[in-house]
Amino acid sequence: MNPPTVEDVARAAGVSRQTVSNVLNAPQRVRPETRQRVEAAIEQLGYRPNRVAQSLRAATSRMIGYRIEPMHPHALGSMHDRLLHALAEAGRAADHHLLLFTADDPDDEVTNVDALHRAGAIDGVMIYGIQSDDPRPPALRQLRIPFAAFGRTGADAHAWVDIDNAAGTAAAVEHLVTRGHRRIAFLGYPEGVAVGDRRAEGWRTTLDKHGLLDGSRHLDLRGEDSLANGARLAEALLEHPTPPTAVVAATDTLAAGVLRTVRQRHARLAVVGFDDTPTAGALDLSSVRQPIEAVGHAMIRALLGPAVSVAQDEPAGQLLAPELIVRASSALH
Amino acid sequence: MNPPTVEDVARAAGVSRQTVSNVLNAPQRVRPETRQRVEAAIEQLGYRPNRVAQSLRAATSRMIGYRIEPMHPHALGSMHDRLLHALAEAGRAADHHLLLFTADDPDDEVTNVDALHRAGAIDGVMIYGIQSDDPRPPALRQLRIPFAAFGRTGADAHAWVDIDNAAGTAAAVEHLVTRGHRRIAFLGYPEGVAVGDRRAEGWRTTLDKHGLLDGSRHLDLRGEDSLANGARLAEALLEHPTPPTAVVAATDTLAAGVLRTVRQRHARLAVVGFDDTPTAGALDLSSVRQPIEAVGHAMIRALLGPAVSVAQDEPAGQLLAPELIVRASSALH
DNA sequence: TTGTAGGCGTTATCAC
DNA sequence: GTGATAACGCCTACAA
Repeated sequence: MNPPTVEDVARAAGVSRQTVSNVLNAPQRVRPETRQRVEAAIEQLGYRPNRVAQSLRAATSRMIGYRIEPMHPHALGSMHDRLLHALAEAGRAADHHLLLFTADDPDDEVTNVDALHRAGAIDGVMIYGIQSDDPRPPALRQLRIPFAAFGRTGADAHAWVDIDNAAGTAAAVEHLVTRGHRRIAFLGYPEGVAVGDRRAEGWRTTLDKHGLLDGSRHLDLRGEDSLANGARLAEALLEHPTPPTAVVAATDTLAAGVLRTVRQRHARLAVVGFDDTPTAGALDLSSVRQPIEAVGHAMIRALLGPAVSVAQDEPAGQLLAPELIVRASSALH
Repeated sequence: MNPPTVEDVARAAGVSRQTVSNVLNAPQRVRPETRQRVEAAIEQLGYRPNRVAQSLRAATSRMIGYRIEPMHPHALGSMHDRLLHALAEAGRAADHHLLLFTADDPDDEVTNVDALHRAGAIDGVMIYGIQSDDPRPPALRQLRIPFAAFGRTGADAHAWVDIDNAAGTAAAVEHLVTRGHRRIAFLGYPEGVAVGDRRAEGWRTTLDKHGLLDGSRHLDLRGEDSLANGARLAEALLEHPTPPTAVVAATDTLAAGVLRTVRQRHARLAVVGFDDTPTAGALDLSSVRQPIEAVGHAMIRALLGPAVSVAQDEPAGQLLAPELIVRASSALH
């Protein structure tokens, strides 16, 4: 009735526990015929090594913590779905699983991770949504808890994986320039948000490269990441004496707001969003897509690969290229 | 350097391991002054019971499996985000965590759950997206693996939680009838999908109740759950000799397709979707919202509450009421 | 090549 | 009230 143990297998195969263990962990040390007998017994009994016992013995849980956040009310879709699946899939190959936990804020997150880690429930943790002065990297570092981050601050004293945000908006601008646009606006987060700043930077440098920055410098608007705000900012843009003919938005949420205004006013304004959320497809919105599956694999590698990386002081960073998905919102103008 | 154990605490407090254990698990059996001494030592050393050891000892992992599926390409947003957070939050209160795993299909899911369960990594599993002849409930039942399902088949020989899908579309129809609509169409999944059938049923019975069914019976269209299909079906509806003035869609995806057609043709057609995905907000689409947080709590209760429920043959089901969110897509006509 | 012994950290049982 | 003993299932020396 209870799941079989090594003991049971050993008895069934007429050998000792250790031989069974050897068959599993050091097959070459066991005579072929004995091995086959043991393997037959394993098969027949449906034996599976008990992970908990393995963990206790090895002082390793093969579990990775991941904080699941409540969905942001304004968001059009988070990365959770895709990132979680990518991480789970990548972890599977390394025989690791994700353990989900919740937290009230970044400090609470560290507290919970620490508790989980000290309890032996997780070997390390994945963090994301890194802010400029994020308390988590230094705290985890000091607690000597292995972690990998999706995103970076700039002072990257830890393992991180990020997408090249600047390259994303740069691709958007290139695309719009190719289609003949000369005045291209940018809608983004308030300054100081690392991700937002990088996306703004890609827009700025690319315009500059084409000698279009002077004509667009006044078209750089920032604000809260909500649909309503995107709509409002779009109105402001359209009422400008020299309105833009295209907009690069830092998020699909802002871009969706722009589209709403465009449709209400029957205005002509090309729009490119960022994140390629499901909504982008529904709105026929061009958007910059993040290679989340690759991010997941890179994060697992970053966390599990160098087993001693915690002690080392060499940070391992990896930058992945996003991809522009062109749809009607930027192709019909 | 290593995390402290009971042994360390005992030494620090000048008692034996068992006394420490007693302080934690049976405080009343320990003299107050001894207890305080032990508690002080625990505090000072920052001791946390090792979960892995507890699991081994108790033959219980306090882990619940959850299959994370890749996002459906057509979907506008899955329930993963909200459901996962709800489950994690509810599980937290019961000192349980979620363990994520992947699988290729339902059969593979059962295989993986079985492996995880036999390995002692999970105590039970949450399943969702139940189909009419879903292989998972009977298989899990036979394997004696505790589980709770989000959704039901009709033959509910297991613990389930579901939202009242029929009540959702019924509310949508009531709303539209109140606003004066007489010909109300339904767009849904192909027949045979349990969820789709219930949503269709709510539409039908409510129309019937208002004596409107005869005028709308021909307005019942089914097909693949994609935006493109929603748009196509909407065109078919609009070209009908007696076109509907309103549509109830079984999903936001289909509803988004309808909206696309409506906007392209500048048609007048009220639309209500289902699921209240983030996209619904972006499109100003009225939609039926599922109380996912409540679902999460109910599922945890269903799984953890009756510790012996596996053996019992009395199924425990719970039906939760959805809520209609009214937006411009149905309010302006 | 195979078997024996001990311990990972916890807790329940049973003496004292 | 407190402490010794044993056991959960596994693995890694070590011995035979």
